[in-house]
Amino acid sequence: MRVAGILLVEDDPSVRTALELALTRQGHSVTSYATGEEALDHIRSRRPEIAILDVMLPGIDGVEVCRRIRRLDQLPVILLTARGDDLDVVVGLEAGADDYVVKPVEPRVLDARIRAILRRAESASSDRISFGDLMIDRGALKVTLANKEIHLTPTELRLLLELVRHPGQVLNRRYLLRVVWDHTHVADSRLVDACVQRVRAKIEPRPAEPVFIHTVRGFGYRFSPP
Amino acid sequence: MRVAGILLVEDDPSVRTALELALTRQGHSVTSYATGEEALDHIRSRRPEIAILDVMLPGIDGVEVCRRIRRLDQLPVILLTARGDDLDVVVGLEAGADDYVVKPVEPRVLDARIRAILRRAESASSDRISFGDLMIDRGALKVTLANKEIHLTPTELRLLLELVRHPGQVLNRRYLLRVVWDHTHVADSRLVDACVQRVRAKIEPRPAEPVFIHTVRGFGYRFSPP
DNA sequence: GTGTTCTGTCATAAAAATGTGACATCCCTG
DNA sequence: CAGGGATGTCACATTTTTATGACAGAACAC
Repeated sequence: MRVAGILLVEDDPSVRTALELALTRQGHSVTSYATGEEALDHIRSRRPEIAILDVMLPGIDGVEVCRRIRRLDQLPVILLTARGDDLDVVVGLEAGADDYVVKPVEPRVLDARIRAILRRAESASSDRISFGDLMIDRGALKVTLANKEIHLTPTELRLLLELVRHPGQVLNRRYLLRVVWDHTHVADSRLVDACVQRVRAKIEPRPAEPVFIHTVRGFGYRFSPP
Repeated sequence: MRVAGILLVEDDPSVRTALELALTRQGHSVTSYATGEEALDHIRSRRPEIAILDVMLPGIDGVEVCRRIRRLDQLPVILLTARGDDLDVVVGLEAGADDYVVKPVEPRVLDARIRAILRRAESASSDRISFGDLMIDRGALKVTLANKEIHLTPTELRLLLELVRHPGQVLNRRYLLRVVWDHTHVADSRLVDACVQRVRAKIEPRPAEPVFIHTVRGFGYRFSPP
């Protein structure tokens, strides 16, 4: 279970490897770099969800990397500091860091911080709702599956949103036709079915055995997360 | 974790209690009143960060409360309306409301709106904002791309600012027409499209494959930085 | 007033979404 | 297991939506 795409910047190879291993074990997907320059170079293409930066780095230091990330993006940042480093917390906060962690850090603690920040970042953004791998952002009108954006057409999206608005409820075809389409449509057609199939083809890992949109024979369809 | 001090005005006790509970759960601190008079009496001493007003209130209605709040303060206001008409929306916007929510409302949606508005209020206090190469100076009303100044006409600038005020959110044409232009009645027009094209021509490196202003077919446009 | 910039509208082109129906397949019932 | 109704699948013509560029009137500055 992938939890988050993490960008890790740490120059000490042993610490880097250890953190990478620990975070991977927790289910995250980690990309790591030894220097801030490399990280900044790749940040756009990797699109991580959170960055963990050591403060003491050769070249550009962690605080500066944080500042530059913030200039690009709303990406959450955790700064790592060695115990005893005379870190100016204020400077870090001004640079836009979301949290501080003092090394050596227990993996489970770091993981908890990561999850807390992601949760905060998620709920702070628009109204999103997730069901396992499937995330639906009602403000951005975006649907992602395992962090990959899925393109849904307007009708498909309206249908999915309608189903999702009533999780666990069976919605019949007549209702869906009325709400998702206009009442101008004939009651009997394969229209709803066809649209459900199209949505399934896009969001179901195995459309033949759907885990999100279930057929309820004789009645309609039900959205219920796995 | 306290997120925001909320002033809630809602006359229906059951709705009031429910919202109060939900918002408290989301981490907000809520003070609620049944009438606009009470709320206005206490607004100075309580110093809330945002007000949520039901439109239908005995005595002074929500829109009027909003208007009076605005006379005192920059306090952000969300109006709650029963599922209903557009007429209210126009009047409410004129009264200075920041957002509308139609009852019944899902707590997570309301929470997201609250956070969005607070964030907006916060980011509005800073004059400059950058998205990658694109920098927008709201104080000087200047836009630069890779440090080169871009000339935008007044309408183009208002459109861009409106999109930028809601980063990541899809804004539909009707809304944009209402806010950027004054068209409250014109339902169908390609005006927004044309203006979007003009802005794209100026700020997008390759207007045919925009990285800032994205078309969301069937819904509207979304500003999301690269 | 004159020239310039800005705006809204339109025609047309291009792209995308949608509805339809024929047929396949599934699943319940007897 | 056979029959029949319900649902799944698919191709494709049609419709809808958006992009684009030209243009004319409006607004504006000088």
